[in-house]
Amino acid sequence: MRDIVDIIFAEPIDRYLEIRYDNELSGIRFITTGQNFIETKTREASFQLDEYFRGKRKDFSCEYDLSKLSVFAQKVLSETVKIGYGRTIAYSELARNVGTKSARAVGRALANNPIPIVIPCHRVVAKHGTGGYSGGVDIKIKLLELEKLHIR
DNA sequence: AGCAGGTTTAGCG
DNA sequence: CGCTAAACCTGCT
Repeated sequence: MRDIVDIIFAEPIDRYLEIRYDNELSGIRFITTGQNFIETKTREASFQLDEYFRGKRKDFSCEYDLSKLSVFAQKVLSETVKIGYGRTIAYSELARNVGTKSARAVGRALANNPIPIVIPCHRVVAKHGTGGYSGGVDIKIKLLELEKLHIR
Protein backbone atom coordinates (compact mmCIF):
# COMPACT_ATOMS: atom_id res chain seq x y z
CA MET A 1 0.00 0.00 0.00
CA ARG A 2 1.24 3.44 -0.85
CA ASP A 3 0.41 6.98 0.08
CA ILE A 4 -2.42 6.71 2.50
CA VAL A 5 -3.55 10.05 3.88
CA ASP A 6 -5.41 10.49 7.15
CA ILE A 7 -6.90 13.69 8.48
CA ILE A 8 -7.49 14.51 12.12
CA PHE A 9 -8.60 17.66 13.85
CA ALA A 10 -6.27 18.87 16.59
CA GLU A 11 -8.39 20.91 18.90
CA PRO A 12 -5.70 22.52 21.08
CA ILE A 13 -4.11 24.18 18.08
CA ASP A 14 -7.31 24.55 16.10
CA ARG A 15 -5.86 22.94 13.00
CA TYR A 16 -6.42 19.91 10.91
CA LEU A 17 -3.48 17.60 10.48
CA GLU A 18 -2.67 15.71 7.35
CA ILE A 19 -0.93 12.46 8.19
CA ARG A 20 0.71 10.72 5.28
CA TYR A 21 1.79 7.11 5.11
CA ASP A 22 4.00 5.42 2.58
CA ASN A 23 4.12 1.98 4.14
CA GLU A 24 5.37 3.72 7.24
CA LEU A 25 4.52 7.13 8.60
CA SER A 26 6.17 9.52 6.17
CA GLY A 27 4.82 13.00 6.82
CA ILE A 28 2.68 15.24 8.99
CA ARG A 29 1.42 18.64 7.85
CA PHE A 30 -0.62 21.37 9.44
CA ILE A 31 -3.49 22.36 7.20
CA THR A 32 -3.88 26.10 7.12
CA THR A 33 -7.09 26.74 5.24
CA GLY A 34 -10.17 27.56 7.28
CA GLN A 35 -12.06 24.90 5.40
CA ASN A 36 -13.68 21.94 7.17
CA PHE A 37 -12.49 18.41 6.53
CA ILE A 38 -13.73 14.96 7.33
CA GLU A 39 -11.58 13.11 9.80
CA THR A 40 -10.21 9.79 8.59
CA LYS A 41 -8.24 7.69 11.01
CA THR A 42 -7.13 4.47 9.43
CA ARG A 43 -3.70 3.82 10.82
CA GLU A 44 -2.04 3.60 14.17
CA ALA A 45 -0.14 6.87 14.28
CA SER A 46 -3.32 8.79 13.54
CA PHE A 47 -5.01 7.34 16.61
CA GLN A 48 -1.95 8.04 18.69
CA LEU A 49 -1.89 11.64 17.54
CA ASP A 50 -5.53 11.99 18.39
CA GLU A 51 -4.80 10.76 21.90
CA TYR A 52 -1.86 13.11 22.14
CA PHE A 53 -4.04 16.11 21.45
CA ARG A 54 -6.43 15.01 24.15
CA GLY A 55 -3.53 14.91 26.58
CA LYS A 56 -3.85 11.15 26.89
CA ARG A 57 -0.61 10.15 25.26
CA LYS A 58 2.93 11.17 26.13
CA ASP A 59 4.96 9.15 23.69
CA PHE A 60 4.50 7.61 20.31
CA SER A 61 5.27 4.10 19.26
CA CYS A 62 5.30 4.07 15.51
CA GLU A 63 7.81 3.48 12.79
CA TYR A 64 8.70 6.25 10.40
CA ASP A 65 10.96 6.69 7.46
CA LEU A 66 13.71 9.29 7.45
CA SER A 67 15.86 7.67 4.81
CA LYS A 68 15.41 10.53 2.34
CA LEU A 69 17.06 12.98 4.71
CA SER A 70 20.74 13.77 5.03
CA VAL A 71 22.76 11.91 7.61
CA PHE A 72 23.10 15.06 9.63
CA ALA A 73 19.36 15.71 9.64
CA GLN A 74 18.67 12.13 10.64
CA LYS A 75 21.03 12.50 13.53
CA VAL A 76 19.42 15.72 14.68
CA LEU A 77 15.95 14.24 14.52
CA SER A 78 16.89 11.03 16.27
CA GLU A 79 18.30 13.10 19.12
CA THR A 80 15.13 15.17 19.16
CA VAL A 81 12.99 12.09 19.73
CA LYS A 82 14.78 11.54 23.03
CA ILE A 83 13.45 14.74 24.55
CA GLY A 84 10.81 13.80 27.08
CA TYR A 85 7.21 14.98 27.19
CA GLY A 86 6.87 18.46 28.57
CA ARG A 87 10.63 19.07 28.51
CA THR A 88 12.57 21.47 26.37
CA ILE A 89 16.20 21.86 25.38
CA ALA A 90 18.07 24.62 23.58
CA TYR A 91 19.22 24.43 19.99
CA SER A 92 22.77 24.76 21.24
CA GLU A 93 22.40 21.85 23.61
CA LEU A 94 20.94 19.66 20.91
CA ALA A 95 23.81 20.74 18.70
CA ARG A 96 26.24 19.48 21.29
CA ASN A 97 24.45 16.13 21.49
CA VAL A 98 24.71 15.79 17.75
CA GLY A 99 28.34 16.80 17.69
CA THR A 100 28.27 20.16 15.92
CA LYS A 101 28.88 23.64 17.21
CA SER A 102 26.28 25.28 15.04
CA ALA A 103 22.88 25.78 16.60
CA ARG A 104 21.76 27.31 13.36
CA ALA A 105 22.52 24.18 11.41
CA VAL A 106 20.40 22.29 13.92
CA GLY A 107 17.56 24.76 13.48
CA ARG A 108 17.81 24.25 9.77
CA ALA A 109 17.51 20.49 10.14
CA LEU A 110 14.53 20.87 12.43
CA ALA A 111 12.86 23.21 9.99
CA ASN A 112 12.84 20.29 7.56
CA ASN A 113 11.35 17.82 10.01
CA PRO A 114 8.83 15.89 7.91
CA ILE A 115 7.08 14.51 10.97
CA PRO A 116 6.47 17.23 13.54
CA ILE A 117 4.89 16.27 16.88
CA VAL A 118 5.86 12.61 16.59
CA ILE A 119 9.38 13.93 16.28
CA PRO A 120 8.92 16.67 18.88
CA CYS A 121 10.83 19.50 17.28
CA HIS A 122 8.63 21.95 19.20
CA ARG A 123 10.54 20.98 22.35
CA VAL A 124 13.68 22.56 20.99
CA VAL A 125 13.71 26.18 21.99
CA ALA A 126 16.02 29.15 21.86
CA LYS A 127 18.31 29.81 24.78
CA HIS A 128 16.51 33.01 25.63
CA GLY A 129 13.10 32.59 24.06
CA THR A 130 10.86 30.28 22.15
CA GLY A 131 12.69 30.09 18.87
CA GLY A 132 11.02 29.48 15.57
CA TYR A 133 8.69 26.83 14.21
CA SER A 134 7.88 25.81 10.66
CA GLY A 135 4.18 25.55 11.33
CA GLY A 136 4.15 28.96 13.00
CA VAL A 137 5.42 29.93 16.43
CA ASP A 138 1.88 30.15 17.81
CA ILE A 139 1.44 26.44 17.23
CA LYS A 140 4.73 25.71 18.93
CA ILE A 141 3.64 27.64 21.98
CA LYS A 142 0.30 25.88 22.15
CA LEU A 143 1.96 22.49 21.90
CA LEU A 144 4.25 23.35 24.78
CA GLU A 145 1.29 24.59 26.81
CA LEU A 146 -0.61 21.42 26.07
CA GLU A 147 2.27 19.34 27.37
CA LYS A 148 2.78 21.49 30.40
CA LEU A 149 -0.86 20.95 31.23
CA HIS A 150 -0.72 17.18 31.06
CA ILE A 151 2.80 16.56 32.28
CA ARG A 152 3.24 13.88 34.93
C1' DA B 1 30.98 29.05 -4.57
C1' DG B 2 27.46 31.89 -2.65
C1' DC B 3 23.85 32.49 0.66
C1' DA B 4 20.20 32.15 4.09
C1' DG B 5 18.60 29.94 8.13
C1' DG B 6 13.52 27.62 13.73
C1' DT B 7 20.84 30.50 16.87
C1' DT B 8 24.08 32.29 20.11
C1' DT B 9 27.23 35.15 22.27
C1' DA B 10 29.50 39.32 23.41
C1' DG B 11 29.69 44.17 23.39
C1' DC B 12 27.56 48.67 24.11
C1' DG B 13 24.01 51.88 25.42
C1' DC C 1 16.62 45.04 29.04
C1' DG C 2 17.18 46.12 23.92
C1' DC C 3 20.13 46.36 19.62
C1' DT C 4 23.93 45.09 16.55
C1' DA C 5 27.49 42.23 14.67
C1' DA C 6 29.84 38.19 13.87
C1' DA C 7 30.70 33.20 14.26
C1' DC C 8 28.47 29.13 13.64
C1' DC C 9 27.61 24.72 9.76
C1' DT C 10 24.42 22.64 6.62
C1' DG C 11 21.86 22.23 2.43
C1' DC C 12 19.93 24.63 -1.86
C1' DT C 13 20.99 27.01 -5.97
